[in-house]
Formats: sequence, C-alpha cells, structure tokens
Amino acid sequence: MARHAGVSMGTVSNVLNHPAKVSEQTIARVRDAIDTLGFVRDANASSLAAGGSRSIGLVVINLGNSMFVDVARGAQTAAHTAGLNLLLAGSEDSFAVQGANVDSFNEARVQGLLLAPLQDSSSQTRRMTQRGRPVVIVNYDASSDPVCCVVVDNEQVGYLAAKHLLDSGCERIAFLGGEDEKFQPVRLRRRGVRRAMAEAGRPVAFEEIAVDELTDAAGARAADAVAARSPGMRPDGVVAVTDTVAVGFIERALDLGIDVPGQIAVMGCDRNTSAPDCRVPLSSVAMQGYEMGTAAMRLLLDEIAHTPNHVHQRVVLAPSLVVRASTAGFRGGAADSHGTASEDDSSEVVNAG
Amino acid sequence: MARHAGVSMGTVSNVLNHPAKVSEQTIARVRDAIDTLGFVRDANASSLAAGGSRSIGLVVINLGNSMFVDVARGAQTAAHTAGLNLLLAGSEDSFAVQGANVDSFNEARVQGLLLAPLQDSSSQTRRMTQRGRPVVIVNYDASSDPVCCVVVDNEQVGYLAAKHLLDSGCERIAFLGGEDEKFQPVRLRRRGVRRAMAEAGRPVAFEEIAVDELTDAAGARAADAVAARSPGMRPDGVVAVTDTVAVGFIERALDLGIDVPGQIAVMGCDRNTSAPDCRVPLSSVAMQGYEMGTAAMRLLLDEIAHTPNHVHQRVVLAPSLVVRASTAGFRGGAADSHGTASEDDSSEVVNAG
DNA sequence: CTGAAAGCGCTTACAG
DNA sequence: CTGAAAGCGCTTACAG
Repeated sequence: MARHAGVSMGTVSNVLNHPAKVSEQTIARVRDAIDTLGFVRDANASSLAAGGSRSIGLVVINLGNSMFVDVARGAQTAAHTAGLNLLLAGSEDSFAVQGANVDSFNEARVQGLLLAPLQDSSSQTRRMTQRGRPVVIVNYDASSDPVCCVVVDNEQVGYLAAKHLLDSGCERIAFLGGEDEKFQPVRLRRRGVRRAMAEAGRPVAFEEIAVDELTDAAGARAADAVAARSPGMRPDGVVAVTDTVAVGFIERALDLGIDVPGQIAVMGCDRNTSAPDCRVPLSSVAMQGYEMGTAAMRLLLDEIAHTPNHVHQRVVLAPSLVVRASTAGFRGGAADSHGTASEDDSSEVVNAG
Repeated sequence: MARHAGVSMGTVSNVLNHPAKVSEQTIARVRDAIDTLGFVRDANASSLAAGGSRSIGLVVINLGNSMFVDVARGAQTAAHTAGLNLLLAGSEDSFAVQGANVDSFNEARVQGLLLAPLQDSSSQTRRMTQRGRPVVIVNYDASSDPVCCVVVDNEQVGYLAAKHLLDSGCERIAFLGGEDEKFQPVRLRRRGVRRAMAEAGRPVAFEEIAVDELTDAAGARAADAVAARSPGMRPDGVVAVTDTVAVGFIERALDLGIDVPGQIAVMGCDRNTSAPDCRVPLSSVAMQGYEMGTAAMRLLLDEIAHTPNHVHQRVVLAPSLVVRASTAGFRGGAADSHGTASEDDSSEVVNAG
C-alpha cells in the first residue's frame, strides 16, 4: 500500500487522519493507491495505536419500542456532527443482556456510553466510569448517581393526560396505574394526574384502578371491572399509565358495549406506536425520543471534552399532548382550551411548554 | 495484570480464550486478579492480534420498521449461539448511509455481513466480498449476484392477500400498487394477486389502481378515486401493496362514508406495525422477520466455515396471513376455507405452508 | 501446563 | 513535508 504510492506508511496514516500535514500531490498519490488497491483501514489497529476508538456506544432497553429508535436517530445525528461513530445495541428488556452490551462496548474502548435502562444500572455503568469513560443515562432519572441524565418530565406526562380529560369535560376520572412503586414512570405519572385533579377548579370524582402489570391484558381486566358497575358509577375519563394498558382497556370496553370515547374518554401516556392495534386511535403524550438522543449526546461530548471539570446535569424535556379519536369525540367534550397545531397525520399536538 | 496474578500475559490470554489449556489453579488465580483489578480486555488489540474480530455486522435499511428489529433479534440469537457478537446499524432509508455502515463494518474487520437493502447493493458489498468477508442479503432477492439471500415469498404474499378476499366472498377486487416496476416487492405481489384471480374459479372483476408512491397519502388519493364512482362501480375488496397504503385508503374511505369492511374489505401486505394508526385493525400478511434473521445468519456462518467450498443458496420463507377487522366483517363474507389458529392478540393466522 | 518472543496494522512523536 | 522507529495490548506458535 505505502510502497505502491511510494511513501511511508506514516504518511498514509497522515493522509487519512491529518491531511493538513501532507502536500496535495502526496495526498493525491496516496488516494489513488488506496482506490486501486481497494485498501480499507483496519479500525482495530487504528484504535489500538491511537489509544482509543472514535466511537460512542448506545445501549437501549428495547429496539422494539419506536421511541428508542428515535433516541438512536438523535444520537446518531449528533455523533456524526462531532465526527464520531455510533455503536448501537438493544437489550431485549433484559438487565443481563444490557450488562453484556455495556461490557462489549467497554471492551471496544468506546469514548463514552449512552444508556437507556429500565432500572438502576450503576453496577453496570461503574465498569465504564471507573476506566474514565463517561456515561449518560437516557429516559431514566439517575440523578442520585454521579452521571448526567436526560429524561422527559413524567410528572408532566400524567398532568397533561389528566388535564386534557378535564378540559374535555370529564367529571369522573380514573387512573389505571401499576400497584407497586418500583417502576419510576408510574409513580411520577400518577403524581401528575393528581396535580391536575387538584387544579381542576371544580368537583371531579377521582379513583385509582390498580393494574398488576403493564400489559394490554391487565388493561382488559380493568375494563371488566368497570363494566361490572352500573353505568352511573363508571368513570367517564381514564388515564392509563401506558399506551399498551390503554389499548387493552379500550378493546375490552368496546367488546362489552361501552363506547369509547362516547361514554369513556381514554388517554394513553407514552405514545408507543409499537402498542397493539386499537380500533380507536389513541390519544397520548409523546416522549420526544429524538430530542433525548441529541441532548444526551451533547452532554456526553461535553463530559468527554471537559473531564474532570465537568459538572453533571439533568436535562428534563417537556412532553407534548397528542389528541386523537379516543378522547376527541367525548360526548361531554368542551373544546380543549389550549392552542393547537396540526401534525402531518392530522392529529393535534399541544406542546407542554 | 499478569504480574498481579504471577503469570505471563500469554497465560492470561489463554485463560480468556482457551481455558482448557490452563490448570484450574492458574485459572482461579487469574480470574481473581481480573476481578480485583477490574481488568477489561481490549477488543481492538485482541482482534488485531488474532487476525480478525469475533463479530458479524448487520445493516438494515431502517430500524423504524419493526420487521427489521425482528430480523436483528433473529440474527442476534443465532450469532450468540455461535459465540459471535452482532454489530447492528440502521440506514435510515438512505443508500449512502447504508454504504457508510458497510464500510464501517469492513474497517471493523467483521467476519461477515448481513445486509437488508432496498435496492441492488452489489457495488457496496463488493468492498466486503473482495476481502473474503461473506455477505448474505436479507429481504431482497439478489440471486443474480454471487451471494446467498433469504427472502419472504412476495408472490405468495400477494396471492394470500387476494385469496383471502376471494374466500371472504369479494366479487370485485382492486390492487393498489406502485406504477413502476423498480420496487421488487410491488412487482411480485402484483403477480401473486393475479394468480389468485386466475384461480378464483368463478367470475370476479379485477382492476389495478395505480398509487404513485408507497405512502398513506397515496392510499387516500386512491380512496378519493373510488369514492367518486357510483357505489355499484366500486370494488368490494382491495389489496394494498403495503400496510401504509392500506391505512391511507381506509382512513379516507371512512371519512367519505364508505364502510370498511362492510362495503369494502381491505388487505395490507407487509404487516407493518409501524404503519400509521388505523381505525380499523388491518388484515395483512406477516413477513417473518425473526426467521429471516436466523436463516441468514445460518447461511453466513456456513459460508464463513466452508469457504471456498460453499454453494450460494436462496432461502425463501413462506409468509402467513393475519386476519383482523378490516376484512373479517365483510358483508358478503363466506368463512375462510383454511384452518385457523388463534394468536394471543386473538387475530387469526393462517400459515402459507 | 507455562513463559518468552514475535507480530498483528496502525499512530505518533521525533529527526531530518 | 516526509521517513524511520517505537509502541499500542493483545494472540499465537514455539520451547521448555
């Protein structure tokens, strides 16, 4: 390769990495040789010699959820802007697989890691941070750990969902939430729902209906419980803690002859386009995956550049309401009092500001 | 590290890579040292010294389509079974990005590549195959090139979709397909639809309605055209070439007062859970992403192991019908003549066998 | 079963 | 601006 161009391999390396140090003629000669020989640089040797790779790792809990694909898109864009490569891995909802992914990127000597976990993962990230490779946590509040994180305001998610039902004229609201407090977003969304209730400014009935897991089956069981009551005792607005639970509720409610949104308006909470199909397009609250990805990469690059003078921060993004048919046709529906903007799928989006 | 365990680094390497060659005592001592020192092997140095990485690359055209996430899952499973690592990248529907991903894996010295493209990509894969790294093409028929490929039988996709409408009692069938022949699946699905028509065994009207792009907007325009006719001149069964086109058609049809499936039964063709929301859950034909992933990895590993005595093959997987509400309630509906099996979402699946 | 040594393909100061 | 040389952290025959 180097001899084919009549130069040393040090010069070839400079053409590839520091072209400003090489004369134009030499660059042209080397590039010719690269093309004719089909030379492809060995990134392993390169990283080894340079003392580190030009890559950032991104590990998300599940690529089956479209929000995390959005995160990857955002991170990818920001990484390329910085001239870095993005390595991507999904964890299939498994903490163990996530750990293997983190280790794999650690072995690959990534410059830093973006991690979207379901639970506290400090035991896994320590393996990176100990070696001076910064970690930024995405979509999980890890602010008790010494790391940066970027999240969507889940309290605001619950608030927007409940507020929208109140604005639509609902008088008896139910929150379908998990029984336990382990799952961080459940706790926060419930709190937001309660805040909206407290601010309602008029008497509104409120209840919680426990779902024992975050599945459509659990949502369906909640619908069974509601349908068993006399119609006057049923809620007329439901906030389900996830879209999947909401879909389960709606489908079963329809099967049981309850009109959605005519008799009960239903909100999801995480705008999950991977949720099961639903006969009634679901109003929900969008989680801003792309923006989480870009923001997280920005934090990570800052930490890489300014270690050890870096101050950890927590970035909280505002979620936005997405209004579709599962609430738009509620029979008591007063118009939403917010300003609205059309999306290209002709649903309405209200930014949380 | 090695000195902390009191052994040479050659022995450490053997503990990690060939533990059978090391005594149990030494292994224990080395593992202790690894744990206490938090040692993490440098995969770059490892690949360089070993003359190749332990990784396979997978490049898919877009991770936003859930089918490709399924492909990744299948490939991942098969790779881990073989003790290999799976590197994953999405191309955002861009041929240029795809090329960058291929180059990146080429530089990483992967053992082989799985590529799910939208078009002929031999110009990009040549960069890998020239260097002795096998490539398997996924979800695209590249059998004119010297590579293995694994596809779903797209002719059968069209056939199953049309056959299901015929079995449901439709008498006037329309195919919503692309105008041009550039997009391989369009051509094949159309052919399958025509075969089903030819086999109908009774007089059935057939027409094609051209859509100029594979979007929901194009589907909506097709619905406009249909609605403009007198009701007696409309099709009563529609096969849309993709789910996204089908959703656009259905939503507009409903807006225009046409009942789906009451007046028109509608089939999609690629079971795309990333398609826009639809008021009527969509019958479609599932594309077997996971199985494509495992099959492709199997072909690739065979080629890696048996080069140059490897014979390229094309694996064709059978698609399967997924019946949901957009056809199930057609007013003329005779029962489907096939045996059926319940899915956990209580839709019906008929395997193409 | 273990160690010493060569070498993988690059990058990076350092001379010139 | 260019080349020669050392070295990155491993793996792999090869001796012992």
